[in-house]
Amino acid sequence: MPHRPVDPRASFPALEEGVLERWRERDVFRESIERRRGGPRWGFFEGPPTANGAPGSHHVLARVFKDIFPRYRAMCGYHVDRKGGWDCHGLPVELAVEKELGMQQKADIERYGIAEFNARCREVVLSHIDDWTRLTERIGFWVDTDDAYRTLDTTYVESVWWALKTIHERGLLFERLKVVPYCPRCGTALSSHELGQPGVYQDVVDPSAYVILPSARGKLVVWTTTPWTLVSNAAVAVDPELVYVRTSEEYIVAETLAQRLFGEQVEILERFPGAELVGLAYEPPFDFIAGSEYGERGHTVLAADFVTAQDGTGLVHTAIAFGEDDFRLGEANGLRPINPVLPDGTYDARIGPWAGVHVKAADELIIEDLRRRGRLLRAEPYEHSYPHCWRCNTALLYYAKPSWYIATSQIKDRLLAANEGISWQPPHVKHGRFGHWLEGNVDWALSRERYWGTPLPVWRCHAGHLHVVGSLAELEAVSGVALDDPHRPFVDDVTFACREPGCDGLMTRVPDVIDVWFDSGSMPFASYGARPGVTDGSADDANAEFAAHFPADYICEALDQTRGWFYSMLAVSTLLFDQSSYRNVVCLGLILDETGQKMSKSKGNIVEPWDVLNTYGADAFRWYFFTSKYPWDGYRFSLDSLGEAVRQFMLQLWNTYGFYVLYANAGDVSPGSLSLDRAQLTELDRWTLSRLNATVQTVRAGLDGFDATGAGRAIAEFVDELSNWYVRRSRRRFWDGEPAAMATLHHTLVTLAKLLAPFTPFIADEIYENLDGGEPSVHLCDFPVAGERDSDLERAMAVARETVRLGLAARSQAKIKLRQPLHAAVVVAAGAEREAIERLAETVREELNVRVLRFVSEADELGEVEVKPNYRALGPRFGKDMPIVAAAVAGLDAARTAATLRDGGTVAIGVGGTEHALSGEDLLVSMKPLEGYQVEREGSHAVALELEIDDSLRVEGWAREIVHAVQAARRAAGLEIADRIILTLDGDPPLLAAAREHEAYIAGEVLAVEVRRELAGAAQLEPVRIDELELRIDVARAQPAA
RNA sequence: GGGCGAUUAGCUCAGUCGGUUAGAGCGCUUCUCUGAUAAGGAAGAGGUCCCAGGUUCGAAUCCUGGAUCGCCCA
Repeated sequence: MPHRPVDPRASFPALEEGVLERWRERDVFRESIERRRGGPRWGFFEGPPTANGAPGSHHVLARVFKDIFPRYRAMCGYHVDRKGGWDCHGLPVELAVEKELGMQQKADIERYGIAEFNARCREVVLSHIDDWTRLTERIGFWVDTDDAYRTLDTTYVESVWWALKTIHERGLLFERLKVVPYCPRCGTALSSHELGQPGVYQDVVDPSAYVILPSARGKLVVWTTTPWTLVSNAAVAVDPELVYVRTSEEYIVAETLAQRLFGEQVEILERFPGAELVGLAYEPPFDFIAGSEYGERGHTVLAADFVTAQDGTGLVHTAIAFGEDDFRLGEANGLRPINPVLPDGTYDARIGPWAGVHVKAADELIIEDLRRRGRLLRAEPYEHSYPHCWRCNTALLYYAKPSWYIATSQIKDRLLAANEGISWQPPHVKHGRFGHWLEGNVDWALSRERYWGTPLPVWRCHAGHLHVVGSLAELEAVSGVALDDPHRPFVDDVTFACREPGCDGLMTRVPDVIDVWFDSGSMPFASYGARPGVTDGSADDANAEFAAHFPADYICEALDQTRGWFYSMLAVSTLLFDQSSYRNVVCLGLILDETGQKMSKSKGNIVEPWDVLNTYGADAFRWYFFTSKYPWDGYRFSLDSLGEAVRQFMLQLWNTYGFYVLYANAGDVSPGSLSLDRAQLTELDRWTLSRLNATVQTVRAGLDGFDATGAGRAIAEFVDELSNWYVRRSRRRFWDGEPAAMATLHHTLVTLAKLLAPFTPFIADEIYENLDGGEPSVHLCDFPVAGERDSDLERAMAVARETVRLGLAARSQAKIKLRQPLHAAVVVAAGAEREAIERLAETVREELNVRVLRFVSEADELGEVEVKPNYRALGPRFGKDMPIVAAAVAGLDAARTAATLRDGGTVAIGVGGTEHALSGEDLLVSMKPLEGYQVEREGSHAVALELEIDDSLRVEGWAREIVHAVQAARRAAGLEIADRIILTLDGDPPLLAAAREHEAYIAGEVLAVEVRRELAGAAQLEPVRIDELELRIDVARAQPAA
């Protein structure tokens, strides 16, 4: 047998396991790269997942999109290295360990011991890598996990240190006091990237307070949604341009807000611009901190540009340390940020009665105290969106802290310029979400007061001299200490003498670690341990690797990475190399459940990837993601929707493949004996090959443009045409093992396998392996190149199929079974359409089961013609005169016009006194059916059936019914398709007579070597009824010829 | 509050340069075909193309405003 038999009920998951085994045995992934070594490079960078949890379906989405384009490029001859990677550092890992060890706060970690804590972090983050690797292999994501980079590796950390040292040398690394979102539980500031994590902003109800601040001018009223900041009120901000009023009760507020605050009856004593209030001293809400401690202008009214009269009072409570606007205002007015809140979120000793109270818990106490002292105008709950820690869900505080920054805002123009060179999918992200984000760039808050991360390589002496270390070798050179592990706490102990002339200080490390996004953003060089520009020989190999792979042609991540990895990749590369580290990026949307809800563990609506893989397999999973939608729009995902993808596409493909193998084996047709000899090919063969070439073109164009969806859908459409037109129309030729048909289908299936290899790598390889197998795997083949197309034939076939569709509809309307032959189908068509149908007349005739196809050019016989304007053609020409044109066309003699146009002539109409000639392009000719005919029409052609059934047709119809019944009997008897039978018939004489008349036909159809009549024991057999007549059938397997 | 995107049949989705009868698949009803198929074919039911204005001879498509949903910011 030339091919392994194909099981029509094959289990795809089991089949895929077999293919995986073959890939492992033949080392196909490695080979697929090795074969292309020397070809042009095409680069992919893996955005490293944090492997501290099991991967979910959304990870599968990302990973299959990361897979498809590199696979495609490799098949196109590119050398595509694919280095895996793991993001190892960071708060998520620390949090998992804290939870495991039952820790509540930072101090617990210090008590436990940083060395032990970090050791546990290392274990935890590596513990899920096996899960990830297993899933990665199972879904067919080809990425080198053996040689994956890990952000915790010493060489990786050293590269990151090199990057920071370089940035420092360019004067872009600095420490500054700044108001940052701060998590009191984690004890660290969060970066703007972290604020971009899902779930950070939540709608919460906080107490808001209108607070009275007495002054010489009247009672200032301020509004705040963070009452806990009132203890460090330093000033009140007003808009100098805005109009303020003093009410009869001495309250001072913005004019536009007075009625909302005090009712419509409010009595206004005085109106004045905010500028008049500037400099006014007032009594602070609390006197824990004296105005003078803030500075000269403490507890006075200041002019500001951020005050609005949208809500509140138009006077803004300002606490320098607790808001970004506040802090800037303080800087501009010489006010010091005084922060009475400890790192754990409680007040310090300065806030006497509430010292040790958590600030959020103090809100109500503070409001109550104000009320008691008559300083509260009003308090009410206020719902707003407020940021929370992305991992521990604690409400963040805005809080002035010393932090280390990278001055990315200084290279904003370069970031924008680099973005111009990136191609985004979908395109609107480039100048939309991502471009806007870049335009609003603020400096990168880099430092984290945490433990499990890349240590900030900054050493500082008491005099403030800095030394930024770029490698462990450098650290050893200055300190004499050779470290193996650059992590905390070991690196914390390394000190050395300050080298600044005249300074006798001791250099100690600034204890912070850095933002993990800087780690992952450094992967283009750090994944190789590169330190570009370092020429002492220590990094030569790594630097060469980096140079060979930078920048990547392709990256792909979820859309939420615009503020995450997409940004850090761009920022780090622009800082260091003044260019983007990637050329093309595909963004992926969210995976929702079938009701459109976001999948989350808490809702319990997660679809586990292994469930999908074990039920439908990886190819189905991949195919669904590639073709059901454009990926950035997100998915409504469920096991059911995936099942549809399997039925619609994979089974259709599988059965077409199975069909070929069945008859290739039955006819012992080996692939080597096949050739696509054009002389032998039928029109249908050539049509299929032309359509195949068209599909190759579409797929290549799609994948070149990172459009897997359009490319995949084109393949699905072609597989449908192949299965439901080519194979269906060609079945008989396969029964006979006709070489041209065999060669056409074989070539088509093998080409399809190659086209599908990047999409569904398992089934593609299975088909290739069984049908061709010239290479150890389809993934080592070259991607198909489109051959010639025959556009005329493709158009002709489209017309023929349309004709068949009309004819079948006419049959259905007349309620005449397809098995019943009819004498003629009358086809109305002219010109190219008629030629097309005539060219494929045999196909049309067989499909419609009619003896002859008759053509009429004049539609009169079947219906009345109608002539309508072709708006698409005439609209641009006549513009607003179109209604006149339409009226003029309606006035034409339809039959004569149609005849004229058919002969290539033109007709004239008058519009606005001018004659215009209209050609066949300008008018649409269609038909109205006449009564009494079974006619189906569409556009300019129509099909009518002659419904009269004479004896000859009836008997032929019976013969076909008999064949149908015998086939059913064969199947019921469990015979193989190639088994020869001895057929015995008995029953009503007319049927037996029909059988006799068409005996050769029947015997040929049912593979009967002998047809007998008069069946012994016939009475016991259940008869088949045909047109009220009975037939009894017996089939027996004939002995195979010796 | 701002940015970006979406809204088309019961469901999942197409719909090109604006062209007058808006499509497919699934599901449903009826019929049919089967020498590969879990399939195929035909007919039927199913639409306020989110709403309102505007531009235009003509709008699902372009513009403005609004609604709803999602994401991202604040």
